[in-house]
Amino acid sequence: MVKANPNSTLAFALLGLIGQEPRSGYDLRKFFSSTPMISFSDSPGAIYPALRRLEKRGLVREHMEKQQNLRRRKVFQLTARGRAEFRKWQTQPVRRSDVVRNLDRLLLRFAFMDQFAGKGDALRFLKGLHKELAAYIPNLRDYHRSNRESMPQSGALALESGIRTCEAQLRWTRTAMAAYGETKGER
Amino acid sequence: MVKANPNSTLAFALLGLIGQEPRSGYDLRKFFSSTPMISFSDSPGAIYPALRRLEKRGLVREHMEKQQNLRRRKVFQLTARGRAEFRKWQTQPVRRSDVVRNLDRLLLRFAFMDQFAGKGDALRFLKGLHKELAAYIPNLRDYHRSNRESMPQSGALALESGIRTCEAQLRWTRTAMAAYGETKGER
DNA sequence: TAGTCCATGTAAGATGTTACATGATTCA
DNA sequence: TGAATCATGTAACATCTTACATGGACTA
Repeated sequence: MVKANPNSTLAFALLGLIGQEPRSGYDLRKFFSSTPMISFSDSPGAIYPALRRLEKRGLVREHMEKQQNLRRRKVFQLTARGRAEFRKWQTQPVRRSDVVRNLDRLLLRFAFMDQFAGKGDALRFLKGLHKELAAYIPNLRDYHRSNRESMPQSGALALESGIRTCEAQLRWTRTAMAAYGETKGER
Repeated sequence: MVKANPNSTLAFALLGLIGQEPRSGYDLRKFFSSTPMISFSDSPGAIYPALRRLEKRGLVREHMEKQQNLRRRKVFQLTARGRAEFRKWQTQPVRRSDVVRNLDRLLLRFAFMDQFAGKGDALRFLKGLHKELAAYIPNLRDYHRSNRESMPQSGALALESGIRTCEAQLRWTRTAMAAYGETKGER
């Protein structure tokens, strides 16, 4: 039984962007370095090997683009399988552990929702995220209340920063649900 | 010329906690799994090797604690060098790239501020963070304004989530500065 | 005596970082 | 001709993940 490796966060970011339009490794590097997706590394040592792996797994297909003058580019596009795998990852239930440890990854899932899934999936996602955040925040508050006295001030403040971030996320999910409510139509 | 490897985020989290009181690998794992520092991995495969590396670098010292009954524990404590290295990392200037790519790491730096540095350092840190956040947010807003039309709705919403998170952080820095203002005394 | 918690570890493997390398084309 | 930008890559290295392994002590 061969167990397939799950794709990394970077791998999904690449798949999502390639799903918007065919892109080369260089395009992807530039995108990461010049947009709010700058939180991803634009290092060639991360991106080119990652693209190679995606190709080996059959999630993207590459073809040479020979332009006049400019140097040849390797342009990648999604395969049907790549699209399906992204969608599957994207539409899985929101787990508590993701909220606690990988909020960024969850937001990445959402960012490409319109592209691969539908309005129903987006709303399901937001509902799930809302539920998990709403359940987690009281835990953080309780911890804060019980331990504030025994924690250094900077520690308590850092915790408060985390709580506020979660609360901001929670408020955002409501805005986002409202925004989807105004849009009509599945897809 | 030997170039020392910088410590990982996990390594600094371990140093910070060991700096509060001597702790074993098991203590640290439990701390990660049962407090808001749950965003760190409590995997033994990450923690025990990391502790070993810290010891090799002379940042912690281990000694066996033989209790009656219970199994022997290896308890780690900070060395002077470990303390100095943490402090140096903690008090370095807040860089834009940290704000953009490693906000969590910055908060970790702050969380242990009282322990290793002083009130002056904490305030300097908060000022630096405030400055960088205040400079970065307009960039995000501009990008949002210019590209909203051409982005899928979910993409634009995800970006808005990021902007709001930054804004929440910015507000927090002001609260934190005020809190330190009320405390008196360096250290 | 079986399960749970205490406690520490290793092995294999994937991924990412940093630094280095190379070559084409455009433009001053 | 030299610098900048386009464009793709590799090599060495460190770190982390997942899974496995082990064994003592307590308790139902």
